[in-house]
Amino acid sequence: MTSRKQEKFEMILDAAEKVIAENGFHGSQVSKIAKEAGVADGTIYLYFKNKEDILISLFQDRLGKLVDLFNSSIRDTSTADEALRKICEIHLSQLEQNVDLAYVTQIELRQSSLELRKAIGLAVKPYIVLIEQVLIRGIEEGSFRADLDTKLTRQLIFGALDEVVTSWLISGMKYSMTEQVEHTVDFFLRGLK
Amino acid sequence: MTSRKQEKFEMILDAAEKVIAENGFHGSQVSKIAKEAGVADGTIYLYFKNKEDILISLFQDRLGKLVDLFNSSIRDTSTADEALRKICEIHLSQLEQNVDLAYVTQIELRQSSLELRKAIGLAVKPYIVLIEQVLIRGIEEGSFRADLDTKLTRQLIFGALDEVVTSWLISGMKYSMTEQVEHTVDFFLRGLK
Amino acid sequence: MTSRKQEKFEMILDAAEKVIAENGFHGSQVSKIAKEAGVADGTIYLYFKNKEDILISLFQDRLGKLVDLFNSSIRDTSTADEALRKICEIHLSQLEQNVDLAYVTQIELRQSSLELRKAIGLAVKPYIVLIEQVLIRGIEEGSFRADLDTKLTRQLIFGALDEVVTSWLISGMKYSMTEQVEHTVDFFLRGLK
Amino acid sequence: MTSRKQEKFEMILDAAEKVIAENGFHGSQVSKIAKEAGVADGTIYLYFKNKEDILISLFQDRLGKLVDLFNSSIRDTSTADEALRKICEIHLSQLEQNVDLAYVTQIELRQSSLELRKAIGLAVKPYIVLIEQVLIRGIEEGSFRADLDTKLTRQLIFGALDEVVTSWLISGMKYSMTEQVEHTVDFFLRGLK
DNA sequence: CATGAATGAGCCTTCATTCAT
DNA sequence: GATGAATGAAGGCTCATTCAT
Repeated sequence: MTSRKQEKFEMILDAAEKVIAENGFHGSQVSKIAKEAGVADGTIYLYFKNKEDILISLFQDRLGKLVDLFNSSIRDTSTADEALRKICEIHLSQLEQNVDLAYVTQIELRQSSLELRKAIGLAVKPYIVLIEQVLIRGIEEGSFRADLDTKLTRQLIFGALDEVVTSWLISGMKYSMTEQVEHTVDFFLRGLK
Repeated sequence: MTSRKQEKFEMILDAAEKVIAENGFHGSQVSKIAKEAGVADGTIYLYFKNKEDILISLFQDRLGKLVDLFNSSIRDTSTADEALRKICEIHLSQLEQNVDLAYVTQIELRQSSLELRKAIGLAVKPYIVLIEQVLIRGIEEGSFRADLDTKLTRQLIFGALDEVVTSWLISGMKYSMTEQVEHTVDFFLRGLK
Repeated sequence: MTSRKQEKFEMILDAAEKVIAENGFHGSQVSKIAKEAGVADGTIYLYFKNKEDILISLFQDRLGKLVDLFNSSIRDTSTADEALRKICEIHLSQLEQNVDLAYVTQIELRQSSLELRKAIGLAVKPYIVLIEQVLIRGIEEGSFRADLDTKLTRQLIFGALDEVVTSWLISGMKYSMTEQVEHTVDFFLRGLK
Repeated sequence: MTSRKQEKFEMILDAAEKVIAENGFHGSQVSKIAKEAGVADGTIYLYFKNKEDILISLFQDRLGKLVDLFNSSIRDTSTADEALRKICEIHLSQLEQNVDLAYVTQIELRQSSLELRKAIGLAVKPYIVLIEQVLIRGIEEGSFRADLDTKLTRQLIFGALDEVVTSWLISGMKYSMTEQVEHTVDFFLRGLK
């Protein structure tokens, strides 16, 4: 019963992702998402409060899964250096492998109301915190500088990675982001030491 | 005649900046901008092709002035290190001193159509290139690593700075960005060496 | 079996009255009535043809009980004057004592479709006829003028009483309608003589 | 210029009256009113705040004209009796001659939200007050009883007249209301003496 | 050059009713 | 008999742009 509800919930999210990727944020009407999901317009509102709620849920769901992936990957690392490398690797490779997701999160969802952007900000926070935890771990390990401003630095790292993905998309995905992991990690680690 | 045209052109841009800062992107109708500028709605269309053209022009004008400021400031520097420091200083201090401008460029103008965002991307390009030129200069001076991927690194630096400003705005401008210049430059320079 | 059906039928009517009094006509969805009655949405349709049928039934049921009350009260009167006084007394006191009912019949149910209003008109008819019977009785008793247009006068009396209740509700029930019975009856009786 | 605005304002009100009379309250979409008035949908909103505002304005305009008519007619009367007779005459004859208006005010506009009904109540108030002024004049002239409750009696008279018109409409306008003036006035005057 | 009244396309959401379980 | 998830039609309002004056 609950699994059936969950199932339809995800069907609608999948449909929303596809529709937004194909039609852009402003071209994605609720009716289009409903059609893609194979349900009636009204059904959408049994699972989501309103259109904005679909978008927020989409972002939370996708980002939540990524953060889970980050967490489990980092657990197996023996040094903060390795953990940071994992973060960069996953961040860039995951979005490279999910172009629809990358397009929706980097380009389309940002064209939204302030309200929605705040909700998205909340969903991103756990990831930013995760980065900071790695920084703290590095300091404790004695591997990173003790005088780092961890709150500032987590922003520098997140912003840099975020821009790499956006630029890659806008350029038309003409190159491989995976190849950029090494240089990116290198830049960060030198900055941290 | 032309100077009169130029005058009204800038009046409209000033009005647009003020209206967007006060009402947000979605609350900024052409009629509101016209009223703020003291002209009729139709007059707007004697100076701009359409609404998008106002926004693009606004971004180009403001960013153009910033790039001029960057260029002249860098001209007087004796090392690439100093030039990069100047860039960070100006980037953060200028936007800290022009909250309206910061708000409009970092938050509001990003809620726009893909079309507009591409145009904004073009306007940002000269600034990104400027950063790259400093990187090249540093390599030539022997101050920065020769194996830097300058195209990647310029993105890392721009993205990091961009995120610092956005976070500062979203946090409610509770702290001073100027105080963050030192740590930020430090992080970059270590990454570059 | 039938009594069980009757029981649930009345539970739904009671729920409808309460929901309409609390939420107004336009705020009274079938689902809300079902919830208040403690049954599923679909169950409503086992007892009523459609939503309109609930409202008509509600009106008929409540008015029917009132008309019964009118009839039994009038039966015990010895003159037409006394009968008319009884009518006014019951009309105003009953609605004063049942604010929910008054609100629903005078304000909310009138915001309905023509279809529904016609059905309501039919339900009111017996009451109007009752008034006319008292008028005829008065003429036969020689107490009222013989030249009365009974069909017109029954409307004048009903309309006047109806307006008294509506005004009382709209004014916020700041005074007692019972205190107005005397003057009202007085006005009618003089008009009838 | 202002007269042109006034002209279009009235064109829209005329269109609204016609559309509502033909299609009923719930069948009167803004687009239908716009089409009937020969303007674009959006134009409606240059003259009215929203759909409700059209209806309120319609009621105010029509009732305002009626109240003007009442006032000027009463001015020429020499006794309160004559004034009351004028009120009944105009009330019934005007609505008999304007079936569309009668239908809209007595039937359709009452199927509206509480908000709208309150606004309508305000528009009716001046007319109710006018009736009361005649009552007071009658008392002062020594023609009506001094112990009349004028606030109650004005409601009785208004409610009675209102019901006469509604009944006439619902019955299918099968008889003449003008013929009922005499009996109606007679009933009222006896009640007042 | 400037005006501003007029245009009209476009979309989210509600809720009475149904029907498979 | 009872359930409640699913349906899908329907409409008020905004606002960028035009064009007659």
